[in-house]
Amino acid sequence: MSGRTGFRAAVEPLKISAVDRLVDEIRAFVAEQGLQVGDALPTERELGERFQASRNTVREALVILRAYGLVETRPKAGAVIAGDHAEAVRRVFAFHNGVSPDSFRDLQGFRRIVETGVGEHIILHATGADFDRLDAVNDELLAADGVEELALADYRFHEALVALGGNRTALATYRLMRPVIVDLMHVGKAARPARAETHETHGRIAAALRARDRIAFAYLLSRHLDYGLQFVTGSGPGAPRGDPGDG
Amino acid sequence: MSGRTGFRAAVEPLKISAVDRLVDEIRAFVAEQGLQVGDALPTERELGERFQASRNTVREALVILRAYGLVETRPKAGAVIAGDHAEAVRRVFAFHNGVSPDSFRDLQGFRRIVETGVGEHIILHATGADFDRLDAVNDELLAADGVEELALADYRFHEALVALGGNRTALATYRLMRPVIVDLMHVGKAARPARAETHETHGRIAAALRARDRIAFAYLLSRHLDYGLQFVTGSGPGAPRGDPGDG
DNA sequence: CGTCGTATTTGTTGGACCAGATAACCGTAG
DNA sequence: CTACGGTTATCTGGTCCAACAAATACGACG
Repeated sequence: MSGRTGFRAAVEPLKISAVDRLVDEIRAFVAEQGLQVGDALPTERELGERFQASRNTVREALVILRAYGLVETRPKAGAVIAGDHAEAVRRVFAFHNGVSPDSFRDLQGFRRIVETGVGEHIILHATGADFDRLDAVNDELLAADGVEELALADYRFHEALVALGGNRTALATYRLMRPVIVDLMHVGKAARPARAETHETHGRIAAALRARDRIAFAYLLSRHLDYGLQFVTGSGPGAPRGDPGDG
Repeated sequence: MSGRTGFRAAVEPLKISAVDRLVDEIRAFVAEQGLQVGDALPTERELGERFQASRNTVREALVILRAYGLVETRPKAGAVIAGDHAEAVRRVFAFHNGVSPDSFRDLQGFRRIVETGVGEHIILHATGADFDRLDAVNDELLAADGVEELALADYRFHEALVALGGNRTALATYRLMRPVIVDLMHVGKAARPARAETHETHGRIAAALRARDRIAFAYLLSRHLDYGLQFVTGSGPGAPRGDPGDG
């Protein structure tokens, strides 16, 4: 592992900073020592001595490692290997919470792709217990109070749907987008709570899956996802920061 | 914007470190000053003076900001606001490059979901010029030399396919997984180059799209994605580091 | 077994120096 | 006088050092 270590653009000449070097070395150290989740790293001074770097440099490297979710640090306890890497990715993703209005349609389109895609798997493989659980998650929506909780409950149903799909990558991706999805739902819910309505639509979607009716499922899901469009279309011009498709 | 700032788990008591405080303050500063991509931040010393923090603390905060892709720093040039947030997410994603063998099927399943999903859009909306470009990308595969280039060219065809889908989120997600996808392709190519074979299969997939034949497209794509399975199945026991589904 | 000190470790600060780049300055040629 | 090339001053990030504060793990001790 750790074949590609160069994070800097390939064009940049060999100008590896001491911090970046330390990041790689500490990573290699963790790997070759076979450190598992929960194991502790050497102290900062010790790392500095081992890799011939100042404690400040070690600290900056540890800051990066922490930002990347490899380690967690607590005073005195030191740095320990952390699990839950997805959380780090999600944090970075959530960090840029710019939900431009025009991206709503885009995101919903992606959700349609993923959810209809996993729907195929659900129709083929899900059991009755799975559907019961899906209904149970949906029912939690009725107990949700306030816009925030409502949006979260709404999201949870869809996440449960994706989870039933049995594809970890799809689920991870969906979770990755949670902040953005919830944010968008937040807008919709604020405009029109519609708790009972959402609950019923979810129920019909689940019922279509239970009936193995993929046509109805796709239709209901699409309509459900498009529903919120009325609250955002025409709300404003394009996004101010359209990312210029990177190279 | 910047409503939710708490990245730390909600359970953790209010124990904000000076560095984290600085991260938030600098972010707020960028927002309220309306700094755009390319604009420069104040110098480290100036930031330290403005926010009452040591330069070392400022540096640690800037390291985090850099890890999160908000800024880029170059010696002397200082820190400038960076675009291309997706790059930061991708970096973090690539950082944990644990490509466990058993995840191959999972990833391919996700790719199938995304690529068949965008295929629907392509069939409905793509023009002849779009298909020509897709073929052109595919032809680049013939010029690829070596396993590395081959894997990359293979990836590029699929990325071009997703790009034709017209969904930025799907494309961004696909790019996010590029390192993992290319890594897996790398394994496959090393076992069996099959350049001409891959090129022909891609060509048939593109032809199916051009003919608006969604059945053929789905079939060819599925078979293409499943193709590499023979090289990894039974190659070894489960992944050494299966992430324990985060909460 | 519980309590308390103490030593160790991280968190934070201030300062120092270096390498590199930019800007200001100056002398000279036209 | 102006334009240009070279030199110097200065500024900035990168790295390091020393020190103190705060938190806590660990062992001594009652």
